[in-house]
Amino acid sequence: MNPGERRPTIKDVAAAAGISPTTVSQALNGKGVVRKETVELVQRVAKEIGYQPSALARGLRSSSIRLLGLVIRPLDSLDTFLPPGVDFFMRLTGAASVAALEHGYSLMLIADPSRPDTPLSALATDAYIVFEPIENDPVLDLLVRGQIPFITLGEDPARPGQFPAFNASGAWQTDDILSHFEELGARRVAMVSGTDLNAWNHESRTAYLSWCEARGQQPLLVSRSETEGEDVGESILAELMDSSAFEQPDAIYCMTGRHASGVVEAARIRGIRVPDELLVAGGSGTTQNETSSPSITAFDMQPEIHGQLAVEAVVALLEGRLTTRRLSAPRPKLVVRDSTRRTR
Amino acid sequence: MNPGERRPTIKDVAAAAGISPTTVSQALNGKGVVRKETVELVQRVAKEIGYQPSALARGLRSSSIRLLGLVIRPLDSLDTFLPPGVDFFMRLTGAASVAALEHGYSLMLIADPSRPDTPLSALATDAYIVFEPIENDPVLDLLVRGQIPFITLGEDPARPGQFPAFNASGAWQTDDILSHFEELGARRVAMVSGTDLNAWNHESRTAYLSWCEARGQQPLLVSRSETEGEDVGESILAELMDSSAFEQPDAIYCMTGRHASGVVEAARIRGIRVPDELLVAGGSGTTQNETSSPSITAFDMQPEIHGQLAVEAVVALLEGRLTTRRLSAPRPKLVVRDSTRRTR
DNA sequence: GTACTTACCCAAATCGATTTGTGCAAATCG
DNA sequence: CGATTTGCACAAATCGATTTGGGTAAGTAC
Repeated sequence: MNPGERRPTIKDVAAAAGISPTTVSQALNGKGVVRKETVELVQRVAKEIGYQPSALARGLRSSSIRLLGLVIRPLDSLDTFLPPGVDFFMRLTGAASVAALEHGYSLMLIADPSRPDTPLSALATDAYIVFEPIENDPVLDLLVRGQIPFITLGEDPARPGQFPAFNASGAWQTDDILSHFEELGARRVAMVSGTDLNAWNHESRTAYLSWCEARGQQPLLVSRSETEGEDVGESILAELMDSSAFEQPDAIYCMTGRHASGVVEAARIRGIRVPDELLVAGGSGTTQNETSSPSITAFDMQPEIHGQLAVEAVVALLEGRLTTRRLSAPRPKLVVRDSTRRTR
Repeated sequence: MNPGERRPTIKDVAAAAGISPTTVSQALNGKGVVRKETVELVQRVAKEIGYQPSALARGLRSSSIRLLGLVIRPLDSLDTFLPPGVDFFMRLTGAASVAALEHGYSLMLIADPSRPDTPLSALATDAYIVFEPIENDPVLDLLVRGQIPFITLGEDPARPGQFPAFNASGAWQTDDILSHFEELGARRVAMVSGTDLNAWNHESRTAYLSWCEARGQQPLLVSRSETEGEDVGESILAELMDSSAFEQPDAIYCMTGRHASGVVEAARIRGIRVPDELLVAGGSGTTQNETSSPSITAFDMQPEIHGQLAVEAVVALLEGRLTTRRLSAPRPKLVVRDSTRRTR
């Protein structure tokens, strides 16, 4: 059971059973033609000496250990993987892990694999899922070079149509929230976007600008880094409300849920009543938005569904079943809450 | 660049450079004695033909691809990896992933690796972290058999001291919450525990029972499965409040944060005032508990710290630096909120 | 009795890297 | 000038499995 602390190999089994490694392999995998008694003998001996096949050796031949990598680009630009109050990424990761398991893969979360100190395992994957790549993303370059298949959630804004990708939902969301604001009688809508150069931000801004243009309205677009949290609320209000250069907004769409929370809180402190004087909504909703008071209208981005779809797509890609590069993600649902619900 | 769609190997580089694979390997890794010009030649050629060493082949020799596995047992007993409103596991996973990356490993989340359909990669890990193993956990048996090193967070209740483990914090928490209730004048405290057979539940119940005994109080202990959410609140109250067989509690400690939320909501519906008539606190706090109204007293389990410590311990184990089997986790902090704050 | 199956088992090649030990030429030493 | 060292490169072994292509003996056919 314990010959020098070394893990028993197929050779050890063969020696113990008095037969060749070939037959052991075939017996254990039911491949060749092996006598029933031999199979039983091998199984018994294998169990006795505690044999476990090496996944690496096996993987070397089959060139697959059924491992998927997930890169969440916004997390790389943050300085932490754990932005407080943001559960989107975790839910995505969890859902993707489960979906992967259901397809016989496991999934690991990787920080930028193009970094030089990236662990060996990051390159032993069968395929990658890249969430919201940035413009000309070096991660995609690495994967192309290493001939590792991948799909993206949201396209590389500089390389549309080049790789299999799910559409971002920024345009949809922007359209929906602007209509919602309009229905409530908002006349002047501001947008607060993030600073990452990804498809979601890009799409949303474009949709907003063309909406403004269609209405002959002057755009009121400010940016705050995704790394910053609720505490930029006041700074956003200051920029939007305190200038005499333009008409003040009566509705604000913050793409980041935490920014929305910050704005609502800052408004409360300033004595601006939400929703009566100012409508506020978030793009990517957080748990906070649901339970804060007032609760904040935001989109349910359905990270679980995205995680699952992404895994299914990448598995299809691996199995040669993926026929299109344009994959479609479900349209996020606007969840109306107190911050855009007229009290009378 | 593209000889038949096959990934270039070290042999291809050698052939292209007109030298032997040995020298290529040594040149790229700076190992043997290789002329400077040869090194440069090799590097140039390797880049030209897009050579990326195979992590699997390398791993086969070094028997490590620097990959860690994380098994969260409570998730296996749930029927989903994504219990709504529970962010503890996700935060733990995220923190562990980051910590792993900092040590040059990557980390994957695995469902029970003792299942027969477990992906190959689950057995290609260098080591495992097992969170809250159950009694005589088969996962631990598998790891022992496969000679895969591991640590646990919370001991296997049936095998204390046998494997390197962080202590569970159930006893600490129970002590703290009971003292807190006592200070507030509670005279009759009930406990609602989960049903998983892990150290945390075990410890907490034991601590509660001995506290009751020390005070000559009859224990008031009920259980609800961790899989059930807020909706069991009423059923818990029914069991605790509607019996004439014992004195009704004036404080309830729900080990699961969602159960605490459910109890508070059910109390509101019944017209029982929290905290004035009934104190409620949660063991493992969720985001909901922070933002609900009334907000709910609960422990901050500090999953980030646990995730990080676990990774550091397992890395130490791999490097032979782990000298003890009794690892200590930080004591969770009780966060007092509305549900146990006397209004007068 | 020779030819042909059938049933079983195995030696060797293979996957793609690293490592060990050897060989050879030029440089240095005594 | 012969002996030894040094610098450089490489053939072969190795990691632990799977797969290919035999090979042998017993059984069957005619």
